[in-house]
Amino acid sequence: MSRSVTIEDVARRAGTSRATASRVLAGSASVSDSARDRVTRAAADLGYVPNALARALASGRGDRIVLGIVSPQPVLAVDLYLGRAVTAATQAANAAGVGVSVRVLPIGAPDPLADLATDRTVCGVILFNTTYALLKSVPRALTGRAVSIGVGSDIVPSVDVDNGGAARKITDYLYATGHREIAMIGGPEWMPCTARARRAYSEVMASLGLPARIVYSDFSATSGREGAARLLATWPETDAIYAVSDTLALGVLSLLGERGIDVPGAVAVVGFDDIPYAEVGWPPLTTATHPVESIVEYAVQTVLAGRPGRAEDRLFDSHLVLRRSA
Amino acid sequence: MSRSVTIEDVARRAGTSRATASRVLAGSASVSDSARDRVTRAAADLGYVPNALARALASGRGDRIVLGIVSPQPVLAVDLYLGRAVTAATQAANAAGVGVSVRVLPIGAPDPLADLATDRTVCGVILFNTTYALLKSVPRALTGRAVSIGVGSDIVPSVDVDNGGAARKITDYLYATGHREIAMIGGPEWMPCTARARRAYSEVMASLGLPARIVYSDFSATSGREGAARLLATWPETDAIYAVSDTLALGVLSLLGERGIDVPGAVAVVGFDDIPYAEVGWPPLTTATHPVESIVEYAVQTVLAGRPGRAEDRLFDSHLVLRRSA
DNA sequence: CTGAAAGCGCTTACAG
DNA sequence: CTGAAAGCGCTTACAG
Repeated sequence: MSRSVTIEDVARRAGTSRATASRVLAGSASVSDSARDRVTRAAADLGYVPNALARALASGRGDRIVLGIVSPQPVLAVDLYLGRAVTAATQAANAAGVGVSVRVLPIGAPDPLADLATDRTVCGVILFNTTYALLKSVPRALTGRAVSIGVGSDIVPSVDVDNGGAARKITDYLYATGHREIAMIGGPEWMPCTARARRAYSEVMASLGLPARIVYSDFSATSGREGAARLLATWPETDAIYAVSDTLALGVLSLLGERGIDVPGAVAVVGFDDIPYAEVGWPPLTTATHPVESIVEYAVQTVLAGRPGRAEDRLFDSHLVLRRSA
Repeated sequence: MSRSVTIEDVARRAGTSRATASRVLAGSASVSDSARDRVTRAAADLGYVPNALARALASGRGDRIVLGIVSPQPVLAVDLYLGRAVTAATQAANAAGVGVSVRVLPIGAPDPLADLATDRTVCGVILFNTTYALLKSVPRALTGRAVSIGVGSDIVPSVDVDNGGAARKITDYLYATGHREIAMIGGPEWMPCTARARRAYSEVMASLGLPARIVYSDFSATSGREGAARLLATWPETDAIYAVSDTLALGVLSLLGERGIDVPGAVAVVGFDDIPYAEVGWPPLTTATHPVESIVEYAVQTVLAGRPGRAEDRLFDSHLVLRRSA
């Protein structure tokens, strides 16, 4: 196994010290044009690839981002969203030369992020589906290197899809297409970011002089089925069901299909996320987009930039995708 | 930011040298019971957590597993399988203290794994959806630290679900339930591991004196729709469609639903993977299981064990899940 | 702008 | 079984 080429080799060939080579290769400080040229060329000639491990150890910057996921155990397997998010985060981080490590946190775990304050191997943390309790456990030392895909705190900025706006658009659309008995499957009650969607829906309904009808669920399609059943049992007059995720909506479709209820004729159905399966469900699901990759990539950049202070909150637009279920 | 506790602190408190502390903490070599006790206790008292970075750099063992995925660009977003596999690999690796890094390889990329031979930051590599060409590009130096979820080579062992066996069970089942015009949507032609399913299906059909009817596809549900359309156009008498993935099968269901074709009455449909959406499709999809997590976890262990020489091939069982589509 | 030197936190021959 | 020492491949004050 041939030895790999180190910065030492590059420096020697460039006729500089290791320090200077490091400066140009890491893009820091100022170096003379001549030195920069020689080092750059030497690195290219040698096919030099920096050892990320050594770099992370020496600089103390760490080499991985912790992905903190609040979640009842099996959620990763049950909804496309988190798998998609983890995959996107992994790719964005890897592209920047750092890794990720996933930490699944049961709801209510005591102080599950405390160790991060002193862990020199981590660049920062990205929270998914977070709760206010988890947010409190983020060490102050991580300010500027922690972001939440979901609700934020005074230390942790929130980077998320504008699901409140999406809820508004969806409710408006259902009203505009003649529905008056619009019910909602609202996701887990413990998940604060779904509360934005529930609030927006309730506000629109109130302004329309219509009653808000919400039922809670988890993330699974099965839970969507159950939610739809509860909705129909409680309010048989329901003529539209809006579920906060496509996975839930697919469950709704499944129940209505089983009962022979016409969609969208008798009951219109709308989801949220625009997952690939939405397009081929039967009938194809009307939904709203969720730019997971953009959001996660932005979060990774923010963490890696590591600016002092809390970054600003950022909301990404969602837009309706009209198909046949509504 | 309080300094984190290092092995130096542990050694001092235990009254041993750093070397001895390292030996007990890393579980290597032999140490006296007394030393072991003192070090263990000191580590516990101090809440010592090894710095994985330093460990990886010093030992030369690397701290990440490369996940090499052969794939036309957007596949990660289109099928649940790879997201599930990447997530599972990330978790299994993290649990062992190493990270992962994802490398998406376009089909036909020239020697895309060559750099791994000298990269001291990687423990090993796991290949997904591999081709024979990619397999050839695995450096010999990685023998024992490379495994393929899919077909293998003389250097790389194959760890996979027994999709040939599954194809046999599925075809048998369709025959046993009275179908004679059984067609298949066979997945991508360039993907050798799907060939096992196609071959098994063909063999069963031949032994039954029935014609094999195969159409190729990619991974997407949309492609499943198209495949079903082609099948019905070519062989209108088709009374059963077996697709090599649930995602494809969901596309088939979508097309049949749109055309008002009764499932399973007129055409039975079977998929493969048993993804969560299979259960709530309409009608719920008959399929066969794919123990992705077990497979990936086994692969990670194998890579991390890093035994000299090529490990043995390993096939994981798949079993039928009967629902309503067949 | 540049170099010599110390240091990041561990592991591992090498002696004993 | 154990310790002193060198080393993994970088970065970064500190002087100059």
